[in-house]
Amino acid sequence: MVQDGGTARQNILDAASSLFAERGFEGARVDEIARRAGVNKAMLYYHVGNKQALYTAVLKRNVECLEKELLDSLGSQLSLAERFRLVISTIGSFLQSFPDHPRIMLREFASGGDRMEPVVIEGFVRILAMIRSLLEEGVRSGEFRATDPLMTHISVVGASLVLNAVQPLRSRVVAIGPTFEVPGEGVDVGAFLSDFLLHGLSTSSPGEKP
Amino acid sequence: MVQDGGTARQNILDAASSLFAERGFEGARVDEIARRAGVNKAMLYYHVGNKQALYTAVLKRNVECLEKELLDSLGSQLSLAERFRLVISTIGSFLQSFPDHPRIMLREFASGGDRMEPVVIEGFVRILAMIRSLLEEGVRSGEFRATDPLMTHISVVGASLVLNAVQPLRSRVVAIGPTFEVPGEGVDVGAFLSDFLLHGLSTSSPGEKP
DNA sequence: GTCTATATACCGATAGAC
DNA sequence: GTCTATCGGTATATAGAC
Repeated sequence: MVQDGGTARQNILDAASSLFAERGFEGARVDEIARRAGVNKAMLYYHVGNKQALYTAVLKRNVECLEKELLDSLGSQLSLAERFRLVISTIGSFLQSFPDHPRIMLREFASGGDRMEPVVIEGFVRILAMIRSLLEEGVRSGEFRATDPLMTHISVVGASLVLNAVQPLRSRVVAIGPTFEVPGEGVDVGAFLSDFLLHGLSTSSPGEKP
Repeated sequence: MVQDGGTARQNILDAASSLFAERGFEGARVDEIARRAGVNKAMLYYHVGNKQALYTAVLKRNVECLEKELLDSLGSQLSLAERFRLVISTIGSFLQSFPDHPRIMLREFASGGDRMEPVVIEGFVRILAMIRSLLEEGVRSGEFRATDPLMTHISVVGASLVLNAVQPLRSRVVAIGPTFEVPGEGVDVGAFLSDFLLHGLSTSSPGEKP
């Protein structure tokens, strides 16, 4: 049950987001979404139309939220490396505060984006373009190696998504392979990734941080 | 319809693998798996028991196959960097020749491994352990930076999976964002990843390749 | 081992009273 | 806007003849 923090529609979107993340589109049950949102099933249909429209509304909200945060990060007057760091850690923070999103997106990656309607894909593409422009700027200025842009780009996005989405699976892995214990709960995904990727992209010798 | 290349059971596993990859566990229909395998639905149940057992059989087969290939790569008498390259490209080749596998695994990552039975998780953990041992060996010998092992490790696996799984989605992204066109079809994921990751992990200056 | 026909349950969606 | 009751379709799984 959602804490009833907002309007009925917001509660429905919140409940749907978590269930789509846990079980996927086909696995999520409309009855349970309604129950968890604290509303009647008929009310859910009254507010959102149908299951697919509900799914689209969830994705649209998430993508627009991330896009807005990224625009702020990109607009800052920092060096390229600092902006890259900021963008990656913005994505990291976003994925940590919206843990449903990476899980939903990973499923979309797996299914080929079957359930993503154009309005969602467009937002996703705009986010990809932001990262891409940073990569290209780095290559032009000589700060980044000229790696295959698409592959690099997918690696950046993919590693971010997986690092965040994989948290629930980790406990099951640790239970079987104790080698994979983790020191603390709150790992700073953004900080790790920006370091790791900047190092991997850099043309300069490692060890120097601006 | 499967080309009827093997036993009924093999055909069923092949058909199930592709449908689980396309639609996920909940989205895949037993009727369609049977149809695509060219067998009757009752025959499918006769051979594999039920849907969950079928899913486990598919994953078990895939994981054991990858594990076997990796053991060969690890056993070679090469330098650490060469072995790392070999392991990553072995994973890349495997994921390209079994394109269903990364898609299925990505969904498992998203769901927290709900459908993975112990026999599958154990194989998965053994594969993780192989990569981990390479990372640790590199840190001990001073060839690799001392990054957070778990995070690095997930980045390696995650980037591999996403790079391979994302192919079907790419065309939809390209359709909307023409910036993301790709030069050719057959990208060598293994070669790209091993280069990218070795560079990212290396303590030495870039530019030198053994 | 192979098939047809069917049991059983569940899910998405709606009708219609209030 | 909110609810109960329910429809129609479809899913997994099995019974039982051959």
